[in-house]
Amino acid sequence: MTFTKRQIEIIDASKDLIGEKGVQNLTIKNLAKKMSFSEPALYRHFKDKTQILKGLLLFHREAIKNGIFKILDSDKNALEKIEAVLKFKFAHVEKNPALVMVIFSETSFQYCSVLSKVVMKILDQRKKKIISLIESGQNEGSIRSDINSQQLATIVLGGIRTTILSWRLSGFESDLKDEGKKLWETLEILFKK
Amino acid sequence: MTFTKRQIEIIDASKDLIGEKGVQNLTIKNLAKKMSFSEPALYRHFKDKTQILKGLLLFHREAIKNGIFKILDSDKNALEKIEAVLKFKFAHVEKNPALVMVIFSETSFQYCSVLSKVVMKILDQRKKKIISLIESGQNEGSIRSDINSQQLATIVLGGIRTTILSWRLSGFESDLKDEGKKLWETLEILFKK
DNA sequence: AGCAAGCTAGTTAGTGTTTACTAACTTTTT
DNA sequence: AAAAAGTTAGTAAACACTAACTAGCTTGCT
Repeated sequence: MTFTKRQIEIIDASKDLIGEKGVQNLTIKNLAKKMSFSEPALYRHFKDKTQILKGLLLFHREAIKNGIFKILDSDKNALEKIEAVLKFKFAHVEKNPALVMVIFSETSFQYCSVLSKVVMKILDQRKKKIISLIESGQNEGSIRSDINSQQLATIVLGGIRTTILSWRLSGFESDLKDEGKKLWETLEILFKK
Repeated sequence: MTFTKRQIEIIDASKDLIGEKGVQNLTIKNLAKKMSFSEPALYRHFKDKTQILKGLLLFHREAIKNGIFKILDSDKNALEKIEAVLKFKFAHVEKNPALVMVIFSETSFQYCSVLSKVVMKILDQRKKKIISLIESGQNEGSIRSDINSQQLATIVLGGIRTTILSWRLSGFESDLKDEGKKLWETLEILFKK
């Protein structure tokens, strides 16, 4: 999927609107106002509102994918890779608070089949990546093997999610990177052999 | 806060509507249809829609509180209590899928100050309870003390949340109680001294 | 006991706002 | 000249909510 310059501008404006006041703040009217042109103009670039949200999800998945790919491709060991992934993740989220809103909205999207499919795919891929990382850690001996990789992945993902949620509910006031670091220190102790 | 019979009926119908198709399925129109009376009749029992949602949250918090209170009041040790809390939680959620939708909707509620306050309070109390449980476990020696209670609580809450989310995204098809049990087994290994 | 007053819980009919989206036309770019 | 990207004006549907009215029950007064 590839986007025009205008489409990316629209996706960006959508991200800002959601970041400001949540998903329900993303209306065609607000979006047009933010882009400083009329509402119908939006429909020259996206078929409908759902496609805009889909675009937002896909566009950022691409960005995150690239960041993570570099980490996975490096010559660190599995534990170090997990640490780097966490670090990257928290930094990215801190820079793009709106993304959290969107990802945390699985619930809102569940009954829009187009969007729920996209969100589910993102969550699923993320989980698979973590699981395979953990497994290679178990193979190379840096991660304990007495707990299966699926369960350890649940712990990692849960830790990330809860940490981000706390940050959001605190009104983005706590230092997310710092909380992320603490989380990693905990996971490191728990996961090491 | 106390509710009349009719109010409880309305809260129950709201729960069902949300359970069927998410929070955005809770409209005055749908609610009136489900109750088989007219829309304005609802306003005889609740000032506005927000109060209905608030009622839903408070009503069930009370139910959960009572269940957990019994567990905390028993003479089990801390680890056993945590296990019991997890078991209770997963069973309750399995019986009331709609509740998950509501609790998972922090995002949707964030910009409605009445509801966001209620949700935050619920999440906060839950976290505090887990923390104090973990601390007493650390004091009595059944839980490792090399990681602080706050971090361990993050792991517990994250694990619960991720497990429930997976269950929801699977379309409620996986066996939640079973997944909950697996989670507990993992936590037990990780937490024991 | 009889009865008017008032309350509770419902009704019908309707309002004003917001929503996503469209038809038809114009301007700008290529 | 034609396509791309914008405009104005408007629609239909959904939304939460209100005004005004009423059936039926309870209460207090004589």
